[in-house]
Amino acid sequence: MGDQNAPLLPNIPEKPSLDGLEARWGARWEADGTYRFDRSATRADVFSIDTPPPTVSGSLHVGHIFSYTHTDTLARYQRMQGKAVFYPMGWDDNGLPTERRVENFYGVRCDPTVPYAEGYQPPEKPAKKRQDFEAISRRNFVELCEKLTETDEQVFEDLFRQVGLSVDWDLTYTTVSQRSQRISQRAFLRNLARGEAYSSEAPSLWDTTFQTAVAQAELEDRDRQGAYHDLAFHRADGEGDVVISTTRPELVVSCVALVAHPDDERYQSLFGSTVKTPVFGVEVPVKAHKLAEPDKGTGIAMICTFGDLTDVIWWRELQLETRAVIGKDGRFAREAPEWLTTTEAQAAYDRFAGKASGGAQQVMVELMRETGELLADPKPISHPVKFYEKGDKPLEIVTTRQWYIRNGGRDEDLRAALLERGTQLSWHPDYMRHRYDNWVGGLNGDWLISRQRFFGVPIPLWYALDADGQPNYDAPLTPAEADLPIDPQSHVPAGYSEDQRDQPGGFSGDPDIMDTWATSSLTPQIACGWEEDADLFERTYPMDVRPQAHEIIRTWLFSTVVRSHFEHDTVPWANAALSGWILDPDRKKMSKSVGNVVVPTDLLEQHGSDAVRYWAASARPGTDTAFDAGQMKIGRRLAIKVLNASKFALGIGPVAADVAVTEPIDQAMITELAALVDDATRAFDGFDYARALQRTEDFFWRFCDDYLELVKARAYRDDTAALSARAALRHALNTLLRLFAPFLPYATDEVWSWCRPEGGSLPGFDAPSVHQAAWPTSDQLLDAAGIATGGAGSAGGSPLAVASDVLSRIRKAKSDAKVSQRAEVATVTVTDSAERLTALGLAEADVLAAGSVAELVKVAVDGTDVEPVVDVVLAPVADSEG
RNA sequence: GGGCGUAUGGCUCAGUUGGUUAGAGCGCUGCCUUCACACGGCAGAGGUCACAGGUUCGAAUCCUGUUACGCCCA
Repeated sequence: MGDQNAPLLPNIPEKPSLDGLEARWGARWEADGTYRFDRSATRADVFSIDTPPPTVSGSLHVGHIFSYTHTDTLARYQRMQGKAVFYPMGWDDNGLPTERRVENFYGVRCDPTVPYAEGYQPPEKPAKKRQDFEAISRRNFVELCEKLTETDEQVFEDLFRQVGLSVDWDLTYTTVSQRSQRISQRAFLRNLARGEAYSSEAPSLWDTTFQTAVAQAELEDRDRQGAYHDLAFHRADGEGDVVISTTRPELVVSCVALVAHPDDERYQSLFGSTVKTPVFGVEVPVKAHKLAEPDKGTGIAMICTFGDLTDVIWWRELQLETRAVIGKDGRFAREAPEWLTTTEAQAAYDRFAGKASGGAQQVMVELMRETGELLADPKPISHPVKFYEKGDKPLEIVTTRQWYIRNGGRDEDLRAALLERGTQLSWHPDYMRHRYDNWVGGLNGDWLISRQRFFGVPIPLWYALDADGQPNYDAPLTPAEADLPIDPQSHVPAGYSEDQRDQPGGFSGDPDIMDTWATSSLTPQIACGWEEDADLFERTYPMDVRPQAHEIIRTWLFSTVVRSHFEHDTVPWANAALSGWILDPDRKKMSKSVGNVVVPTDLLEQHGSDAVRYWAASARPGTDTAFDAGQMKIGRRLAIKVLNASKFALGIGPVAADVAVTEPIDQAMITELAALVDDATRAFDGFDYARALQRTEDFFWRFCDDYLELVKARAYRDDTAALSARAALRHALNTLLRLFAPFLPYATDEVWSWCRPEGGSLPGFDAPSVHQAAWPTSDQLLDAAGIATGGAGSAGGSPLAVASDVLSRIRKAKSDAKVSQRAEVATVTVTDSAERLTALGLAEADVLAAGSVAELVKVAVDGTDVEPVVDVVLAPVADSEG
């Protein structure tokens, strides 16, 4: 083919393979800066992604690959659309999960009273039991946290690179870095200055294991065995007993009232009177409140401070006394409380003083059996109990001072404003917006952000101490923003000196840290450089999309909206893209405790990254998906097919850039492809990567099975018809590679590189990488192929469709006859409408060649509702074996 | 109890605003070692689209109700 001015393609391997593509192209993309963010782009030309920072202290699982691949396909699409994609990765190394991992990994625990040890080395062999862990200082503990997260982060980065995420690794951030701490503290101080953050001493849900308060968003109901105990309270007027049923008889000592529904006939006469508690004989009032449930137990309940959240409501609304006895360690106070005035009551209390609630309950039951005030054997029930989602013991309610950020839970105007923010977001899929609405609508308190833990962002405040050493919580001492980040335990507020720390007339640092969500709710501000890099912030914020899992709409998504609402008076992003979960093949949620977790690195090794990506990208947005290795095999087959079909299409022979696609069947293929481009583009614009993939794949298989087979023989020839086929093949290949690039980044870039030999490139392959090529458009495709827009579609069916149909029937005839597909056919008789026969005629030579057919007979029939009939007569076989 | 979602051949799922005989892959069966591909190709069997009503010339698709499963919340 000496007349063709196209380069030879020496890089096409004899036997194309997926093996090793990840390492080769991963290194190449890194070296070439293929995914580097172009900071010179203006906001309109930027697509910015608020990537979820994974908790690096957790283990890798397939869910990581799954949802991050979804985002990556969107990023690659937007990049090909010409956007400067701002795609940072973050690591969430902040907070309790890291603490737990460090404790277990090294066998240590943090004790703030222990002094710092220079050059501390953790135990060689970590202790197995928590109580045997070595106690170390806060500073040593934080150092171990930083050390371990660093290695954990490397493991995650390696995985994400292997998956082929097109993140710009130069933009990586961590949530506990000095910069993140500065941003987090700055945002908090601004909330404080505007009155959006406040501290309050109030009953709070408390986890006794972790010794910290927890927020509403971290609660979890779990069914636990319990028992109803029927207890006798005694009317103060001596007119008999009042029976209540309770699952927590040990709280009788904390009882401050009884309560029944105001309409409950049975207790009308009791309202306003008093009763005496069993065992302790403490006199408490009987109250009416609509939250009392007449159907539950005896319809009258005891109010304790505090057994559950309803007790808190009653306590507040009925203005009851506080008689708290359970401490932060979950144990009953060692000293008998002062409201037990009789020696009998104090003696009874001493029998369970210092016990946890389980033990105390046993003692209380014994006590009441002795006095006869337990009226029946306890009746076992199963009931929901509130737990911290990471905890193992039921939550207690303890009165403590805590910091809150307003979130609409106690303010209807703010709630309405935040609901309005939800409507300003585009949700993908759209129905996910209900979860946001439900959660915001159901909030019953502000957001508790302080945590009594060690590793995290400190609350950046001090409190002045009065002459008695009592802190003034109403006017906290704040640092200057320029001094952030600060640690109030080591830094000193302006106007004080270190020797005044914790001294009367001096100051005291807030001992708490902020909840992880209080920092990760600021990922847009952290990633975009709020108040750190005004130029970057200008170009990237508000961001284009927040991708995340649907179960943290209530936490991460919502809290991010709250912060952005306060700080910037806007939603933090235009779109929220929700991914589903990975389920195991039995459709159960994968979890480590069940032992059904699949290690992602093994998967990538076994199937190849493109194959695993294919599986992930096949799942529709928001849909939970069963883990399916079979789907990965299909993906692998597809990627290999891309390599092989490309090798074939490119190997047939060269064709000049300006050769038009002239043969009707070639034009029909290009026209169909142009429609696919439009379809895939629409799908991607709607964040529906799965549809784009499915449509592209569907076209590609038909392209290989039918079109390639049909034009094969002609394309090998050396005439204008051959050039039409070659031009069509090159356009199709070029377009299909770009359509597949977001899904199969390795295979497609491998093929793309074949088209760019030393010293030149095939027409249409100018971009150095397919990932820097422009997303195709139907107009450009048709124009490049020399096809008039809208002109190639004919009402009678396209030549490609009719020819494919006939070819398929020829195959079936051969298959039925159990002969090779290469077997010769004497005659094919097609009986069909004149219109379709005309279309077939335009592809007749290709059909004859592809089917090894000697003669094609066309029989036209009249009418519009014609059923095509294809008769195939095989040629006699010379060397008959039966 | 409230909200949301799902229900299509043995399995995993498509089905774009309702339109003629409901599609794909896996698995299964048969054939083909055809010069891009055996990590392959071709073909075949297999479904009353959860159930009951309704709207419509026409419903997997729209409406109502029921059932089952899942998730979120109370």
